[in-house]
Amino acid sequence: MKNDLKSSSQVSKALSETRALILDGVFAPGERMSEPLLAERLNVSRTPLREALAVLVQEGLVDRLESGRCQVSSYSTKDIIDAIEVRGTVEGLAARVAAERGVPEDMLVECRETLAGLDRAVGDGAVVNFKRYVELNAMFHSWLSRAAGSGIIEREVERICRMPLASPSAFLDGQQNIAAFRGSLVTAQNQHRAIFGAIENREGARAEALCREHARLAIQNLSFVMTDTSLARDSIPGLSLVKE
Amino acid sequence: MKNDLKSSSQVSKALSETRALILDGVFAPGERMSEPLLAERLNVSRTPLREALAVLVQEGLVDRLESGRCQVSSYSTKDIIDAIEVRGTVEGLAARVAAERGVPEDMLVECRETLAGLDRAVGDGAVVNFKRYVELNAMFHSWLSRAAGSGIIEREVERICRMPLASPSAFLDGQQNIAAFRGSLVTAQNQHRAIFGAIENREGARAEALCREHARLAIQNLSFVMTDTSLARDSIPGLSLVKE
DNA sequence: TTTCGTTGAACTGTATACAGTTTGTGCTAT
DNA sequence: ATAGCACAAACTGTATACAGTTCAACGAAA
Repeated sequence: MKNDLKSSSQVSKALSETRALILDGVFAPGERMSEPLLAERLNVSRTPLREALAVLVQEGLVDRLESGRCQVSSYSTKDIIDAIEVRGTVEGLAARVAAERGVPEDMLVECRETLAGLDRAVGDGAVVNFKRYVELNAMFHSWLSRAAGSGIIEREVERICRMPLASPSAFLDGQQNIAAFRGSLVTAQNQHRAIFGAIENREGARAEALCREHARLAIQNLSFVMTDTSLARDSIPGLSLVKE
Repeated sequence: MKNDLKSSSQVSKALSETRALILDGVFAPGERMSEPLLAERLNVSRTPLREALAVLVQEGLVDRLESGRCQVSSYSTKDIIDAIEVRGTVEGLAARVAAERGVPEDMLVECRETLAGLDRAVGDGAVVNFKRYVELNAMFHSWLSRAAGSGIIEREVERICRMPLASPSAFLDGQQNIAAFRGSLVTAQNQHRAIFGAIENREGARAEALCREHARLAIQNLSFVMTDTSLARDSIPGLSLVKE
């Protein structure tokens, strides 16, 4: 993300640590947050903490009450579905524009390498190098956001990905033991290749449609996670924010 | 906007006044902003001003340099085109979802009234009630963002509309004397009716396509404004941020 | 004349103090 | 027992002070 503050500052410390507390479910949705208490907990004064909280409000992890107090946000499953749908739509725009305007050769090369790596990580679907897959998947989606050659589009993709559970990596971590998940990786990687092929061949409408369908795979995974109670739900960051 | 702070606070004062200074071109793009100087100018202390500046950074009106200083953002014409394209895309998503999920009868009634008012404001295209048109146009687009029944989609539409010149009203104010503009209002209002009809008839794909095309009318107006040098350019808020 | 280094002014990041407001608790009156 | 009130603790919004950093202007050396 481009707008990062210096990572050494108290603001970024307060930001990342508070974000982690929320995403890991240490703070429950709806819980009020006291600035003095949280500041003391993080060894930070109120000034940078307040700045961090303002960012978290923008990100949608924190709600601001009329009184000025902050409380941890709460989302419905439908909210998450909508957020993923938005992501698919904006990624689709990125893909279409990339196809229509064309992508420089060196960027195409870069993506081909990522795709080859993803192929190796997926294998035949039985054995999967999960950690590597997660890493390369993030690289592919980052490439996609840049492929349109538009700083504005890139920024909007990145922004929506910061919504809890909307990012392309949201359901990957900690799910390596579920057979259904491993299977979905094969499908996902086929879609990656198809999206790239469409962009390469300047097929804008196809690239866009594929991106949307690709995002719907994430919606499927969400439904799976929400219905299967046997899952270690706290292994997925942000899932604790979902009520209903 | 939902996340407004109490409008009596120093933060919102600093926010709206600084935003106005930038949009009205008092500060030129690229100009550095000194917190102490600006704070004194606005009769506000640095604390609320810094909070306001952080919001403006999020909105994209202000850039933060490595050193921490703030400078007024600068956009290319292409950036604005992309931002409008993003708006059209997300509004298109809203329209499609509204069509697919259906819209409650009372919301349909509400929109029919807005459309009837727009008809009256446009007339036959020769004489136009501009002020009323601007008002009702904003109402139509606000309705559209809510029609999907999704708080997430609504929020994303509103967010992108805050980008300078990306909002549906950006090119309306102060252009009542240009004949070409008056003509485009007839087209725009036809599109409004078509979008509503598609949503009413549950034609999702059509509603989406129409929204995108509707946004492209704004892109046309942007090109017009950028090429026609005889225009009073400072009558359009935010246009001063566009370089190239 | 140009480049580099130095120095001081100005700025940002942070902590903290204080005023006004909200909030929760316990007590009183019904 | 319940509703309402009053009070005290806690919290937010804001101003301000201070330390460390950046920046710009000026002067010296090449």
